[in-house]
Order: sequence, then C-alpha cells, then structure tokens
Amino acid sequence: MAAKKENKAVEKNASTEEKIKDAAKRVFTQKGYAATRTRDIAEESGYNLSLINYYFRSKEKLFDIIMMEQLQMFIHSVTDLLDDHNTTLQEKITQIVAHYIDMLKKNPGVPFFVMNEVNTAPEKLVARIKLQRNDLYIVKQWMEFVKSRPQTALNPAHIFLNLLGMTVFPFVAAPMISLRLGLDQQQFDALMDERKKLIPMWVAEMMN
Amino acid sequence: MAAKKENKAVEKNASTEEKIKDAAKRVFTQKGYAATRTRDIAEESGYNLSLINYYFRSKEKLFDIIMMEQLQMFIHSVTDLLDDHNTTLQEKITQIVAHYIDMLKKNPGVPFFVMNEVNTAPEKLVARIKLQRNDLYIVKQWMEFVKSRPQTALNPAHIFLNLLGMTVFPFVAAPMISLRLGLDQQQFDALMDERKKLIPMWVAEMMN
DNA sequence: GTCTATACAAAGATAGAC
DNA sequence: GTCTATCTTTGTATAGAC
Repeated sequence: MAAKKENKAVEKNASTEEKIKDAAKRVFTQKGYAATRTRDIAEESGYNLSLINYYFRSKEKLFDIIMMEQLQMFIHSVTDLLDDHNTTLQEKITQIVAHYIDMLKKNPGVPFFVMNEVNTAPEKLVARIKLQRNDLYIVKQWMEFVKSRPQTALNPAHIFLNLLGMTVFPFVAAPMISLRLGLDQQQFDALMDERKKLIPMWVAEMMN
Repeated sequence: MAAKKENKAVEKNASTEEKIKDAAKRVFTQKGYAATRTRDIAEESGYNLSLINYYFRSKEKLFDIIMMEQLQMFIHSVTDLLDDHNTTLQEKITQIVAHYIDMLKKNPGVPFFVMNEVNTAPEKLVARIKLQRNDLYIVKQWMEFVKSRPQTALNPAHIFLNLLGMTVFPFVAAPMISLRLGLDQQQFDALMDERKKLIPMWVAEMMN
C-alpha cells in the first residue's frame, strides 16, 4: 500500500495528494513561494494543515516538486520538435518560438517561478536539466550551421541568448511592461502573438 | 535629534544605519528576501538584532528601501544620456546598452531583485517609476522616428521589448545560462562585453 | 545610540490520538 | 488518512542598562 504511492502519482481519480498538489500549484504561482503559507494551501485544498507535511515533508519539498514538473513540461513538450529530422533549423526555431509563446500565455507565472529557483538553488535545476537527451537532431543541425560559417566571428551563444531573451523576457517582466506600456491582458497577448512571426525573422537575420 | 534621522540619510561617514543597509544589501541580493533572516543581517552588519528594528521598523521596509535605491540608481544613471540633445537615437541606444551591461556586470543580482518586487507588489514600483521625468529628449526623438515610418506595421513596443530582453535577460538567467553553456564568471562577462556592440547593431537592423 | 534580555505572534514541522 | 495539539523558528516589539 505504501509502495504504491511511489508509482505513477495518479492511479485513477484525483487522490488527496494530487488535490493538495493542485491547490499548491495555484497558490504558489499566484502568490510566490515566500508569500504562500502552508495554511493557505491547506485551505485551498480543503484538507488539514498536517496533511501537507504528511505527503510532502515540507513546504520547500512541495514547491520543488511542482517547480520541477512545470520545468519538465516546458522542456519535454518541445523534444519532438527539436528531434524532427524533417524540418530545417529555421523551421524549428519558428516552431519553438510559437510553441513557447503559446505555453507562456497559458502559464505566465512559470518563468518567474523557475527563475526564483534558479537564483536560490541553481544546482537542483542543473542536475535535473542534465537528464535531458543530448542527441537531439537539432544539436547536429546547429553544429553544422556553426561549421558552415567559420568566417563569422559571432559566438553562437548570442543567438541562443537572444532567442530566449526575446521570447521569455516579456513574460518575466510582464507586470512591469504592461503597466509601463499601458496594456491590458488581451493587448499583451496580442503583442506576444505578433512576436511569433517576428522573432524567428529577427533571429534569421542575426544568423546571416 | 529624532528629526535629524529624516534628513539626507548619511550625514558624514558611514553611520550605523548605513552599515546595516550595506549588510542587508549583501545578504538580500545573495539569498533573496525570503531566505534572509533579520538575524543574518544583524550578524553580517556586526550589530545587534534590535538595531534593525530601531532604524527600519521591519524587514520588509528595509528591503523596500534597498530595492528602491537600486532601482533609482539604474533609472537615474541614464537620465543624462537619454536627455542629451547632441546624440542621435542610435547613439543613445548604443550608450544605454553599454551603460547597463556595465552596471549589470557590477550588480548582477539587481534584475532579479527588481523582478521579485515586480511580481509581488507591482504598484509600489509603478508609483515610483511614474516619478520619472517624461520630457526627456529621447522621447521626442523616438516619436519622430515612429512618425517617420508610417508604412512600417511594426509596433514600436517590440523594439523596446527586444532591447530590454537582449540586454537584461542574460543576467536574470545567468546562473542557468552559465551552467548550461559551461561558462565561468570571466567568460560570461566577456560574452556580455561583446554584446555591447552587437545589441545596438541588431536593434538598428530591426528599426530599418 | 547601542546593547542585552525578553516577550509575543505567525508560520513551518512533528507527535500522537482516532 | 485525517485531525488536534504542541514544538520550534523567525519576525517584530519593548524594557532597561550603559
């Protein structure tokens, strides 16, 4: 009975453990780690405070589990795109940007959520990310691209940083940006949708 | 006597208040708001725990003061550049990027520090930012640029987002980036120095 | 102004009854 | 599994010596 808990998390319908996790996810992403009290999670889940500790040992452990799942989702969901043998590097970039912007629109709190962890306990994350496959087809394509342009002094890391920065940063800074530019939710999302086409275009120019 | 404290903060040499603030800045930027205990700050400053409450009333107040000072420094330090009547828009962009990258190299923890506040209490920040001058010369130059290109459908907000994203994001994600790309401190800084020339170039291309 | 000592409340963690 | 009661840590506050 006790061993079963170690299995695939959810067996059939939502267990207590799962309900607490869902509640925690809502509260954490909305209020952040520090501002969230375990009592908030207990209330949101409808269960007693002690149950949180019973299932997850500590507030931090619970947070880590949720964080890692979110991160895993973000990484895992693009693996197929990255490993596609039938698309060019440019096509992959276009698809990744569109995919991430769509995900970020649905989960705008996640990047900050992740960055929070990155800045307090980077080791944990790196250990997790290292588990990622390293033989994706895009890696081969990228290496070929780099090799094909030996005359270019540009460190390819810049392309990586720009792609990530232009895509993710607006969401990290969203509250500030929105207020500064005077945008509401819909206008912000529309602006991000525009970027799905623009960013790959800009990146392509940089790669020339 | 009591009224004097409300004055210009530092009268002559580093006061106890200033020393506590410096210690708090170190601890906060290193461990983050939540992970920092007021007792850590007391220890780091070499002063007694009670002094923190005596001078700053609460941990949050102390944090806010430091945060706002950092932000003020970042905003204020570019005002002269932005208001220069003798440089073009392009030249200003080049100068801003170089200036910020230099500041960020010295204060790599600040962006996250700011983002933390942005995500928990945006109102405070906006109220503070609104105090900024709105008649800087760059605003006029920017409006003229936008007007001069009516045929371009591109929302100028994209330029703003890209400039900020490409400049600031690498520092926000630095711990992750460094580990992922396998860079040490010096290599990371060197990469950022390269970007001082590259980012204005890329932005110029986007504006064409 | 600075320090010691202490009190109190909020919040995370744990023990034990059922 | 779930709950009640309790312990511990930490932020906050105050009194009082020097």
